Amino acid sequence: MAKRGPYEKGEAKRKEILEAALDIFAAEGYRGTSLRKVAARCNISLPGLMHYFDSKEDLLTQVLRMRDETARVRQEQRTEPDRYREIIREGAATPGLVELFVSMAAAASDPAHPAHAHFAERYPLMRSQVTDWLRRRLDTTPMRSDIPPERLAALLIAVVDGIQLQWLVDRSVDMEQTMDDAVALLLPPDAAGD
Amino acid sequence: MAKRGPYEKGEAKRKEILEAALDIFAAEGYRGTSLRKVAARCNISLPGLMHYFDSKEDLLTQVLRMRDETARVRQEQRTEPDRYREIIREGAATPGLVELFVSMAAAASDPAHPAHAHFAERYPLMRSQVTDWLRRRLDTTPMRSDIPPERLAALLIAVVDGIQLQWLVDRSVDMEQTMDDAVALLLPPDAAGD
DNA sequence: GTCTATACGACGATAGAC
DNA sequence: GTCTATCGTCGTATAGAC
Repeated sequence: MAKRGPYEKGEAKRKEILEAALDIFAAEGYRGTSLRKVAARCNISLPGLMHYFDSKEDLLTQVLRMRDETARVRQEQRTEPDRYREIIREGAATPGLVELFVSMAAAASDPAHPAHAHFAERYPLMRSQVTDWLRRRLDTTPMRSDIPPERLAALLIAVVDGIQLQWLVDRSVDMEQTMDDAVALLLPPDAAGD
Repeated sequence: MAKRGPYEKGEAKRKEILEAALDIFAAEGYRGTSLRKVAARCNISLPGLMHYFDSKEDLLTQVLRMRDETARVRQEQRTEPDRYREIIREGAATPGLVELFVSMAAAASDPAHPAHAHFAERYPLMRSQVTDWLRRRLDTTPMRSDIPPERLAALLIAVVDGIQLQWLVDRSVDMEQTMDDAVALLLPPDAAGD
């Protein structure tokens, strides 16, 4: 087909840059990581890197997108009940990426920011996924309140993001415990926490 | 006494800088606001500004500190029940400052960051305040779960921060509604939401 | 298409004169 | 206490080799 020869190498380099950027941001955080450092890691010049990405924020956006995608794929082949625990556990292992996520989300509040579209799509999508999960639970287990699933979904996602922010600056908080508490509040007193 | 003459003017200028910085960050957000712009607003040069603050992050830390202090004072002279609503409502009025708060919290995860100490003190303090509030409620109104107040406090603070982050990037979420839902989950079904 | 070299403007920060 | 001058680094833009 068409995509042969020269394209192959380019795509490989592009992937290499994305993974190097992920590594460096995970290790050294959002601040203090320059494009020149990422380029050097890939044995390439800065403009060489810019050939693949329009801007620094474009690179960061695509790093987050890749991250989301691999996380999503891994989630799909997992048993239902404790999805959120996995998210939390991964976050706890990579504080640099949690910081990257939070920093980008804040910066993306500007509609002109390259990552704005990404987050603007991400949250409604996440809310609808969590809503579906809650609805399915609702069929078997009665909920403890009459708050509609849509609103509970926004609430649960807020807990995940909020406890991560709290944990970033104060590692003594127990993210997993907090999420378990949040889920327990939704269920009847006798329901086992799964 | 000692604090006279030269000191007086310095303190006034210092205050002026802090308030100008608050204004500009509130209006133009964390990104795209330079110290030169703040200095210009105060009819001063950049090094003139740097005489009062060690670094940009030092300035931002003190802006947040001042913000926290004025908010704290205003909260104290307010009737008990709906404190959190006021916090949310203020946030909704000043997205630039919410963005500043979130960005700083993320950056302050680095122990070497000037704002690290501020946040590291702030969260335990907030948790103990919310814990006290929950304990006082517990005396009159029975709670809906047996989760200890300390853990519920961390959870509630996570909801506040998390829903603000979600709102930053997707203004369609209703922060006040979410907080009301969170509080409602703690109370028995018949308790009116105050 | 892939990449290097070079340069630009703006940033935060510092040194030293007044 | 405030300035001018300057530094090193950042993200970005362009010209052009292969």
